[in-house]
Amino acid sequence: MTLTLEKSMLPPVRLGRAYFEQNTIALAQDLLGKKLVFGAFEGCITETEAYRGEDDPACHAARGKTPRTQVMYGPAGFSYVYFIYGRYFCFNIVSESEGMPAAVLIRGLRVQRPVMLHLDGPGKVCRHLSMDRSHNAIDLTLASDFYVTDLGLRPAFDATPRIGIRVGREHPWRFVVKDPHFFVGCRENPRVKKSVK
DNA sequence: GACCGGATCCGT
DNA sequence: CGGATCCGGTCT
Repeated sequence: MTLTLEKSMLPPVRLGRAYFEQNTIALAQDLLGKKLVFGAFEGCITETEAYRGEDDPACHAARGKTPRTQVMYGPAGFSYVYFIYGRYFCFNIVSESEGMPAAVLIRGLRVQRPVMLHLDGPGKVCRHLSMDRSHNAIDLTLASDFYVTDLGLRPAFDATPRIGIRVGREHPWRFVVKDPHFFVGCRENPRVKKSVK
């Protein structure tokens, strides 16, 4: 007897180096709907921003390589976690080829495990997952408990200028999943501990 | 060693 | 709309 597997029934495919090496703008769009696994947490990426190269004035690497931005110059698929405003961490995934400093900021996550909730904002994502400095410069293509998989979802999205920047406003490099049904079953604006300490 | 401003969030 | 609250980057 013949058995037909629907695409949705196939085991999720862990994304590897070649996937993250693509153009940062394309990657930021494509990461929408992908599943992020971080320890016990699992959730779909719902909002991203692209930061691309030394010519992008909003990119942390706009003034060249520094100790902080070094990971952005390395291979694609590594985490870039940085501290901001004295309180928050933000999580990025390095993109493109070695030598090209670029990354995708993960701004929104529809968490499905171990609870259902929607995290809207990069600081909230890291705060809820307890992601900090210790999770910087980790290879998401090799780590056993920190990676991204393809669920086969291709959610429609909107493009807008990036949030919280003073330069580089001309680029519509923020991407947000459009369909509100994508969030069904998730609590909005969860209350989590307010302090990063 | 000092100063400045930041890819944020929350309460007013 | 302002304050919180560190730190990286830059200048001295």
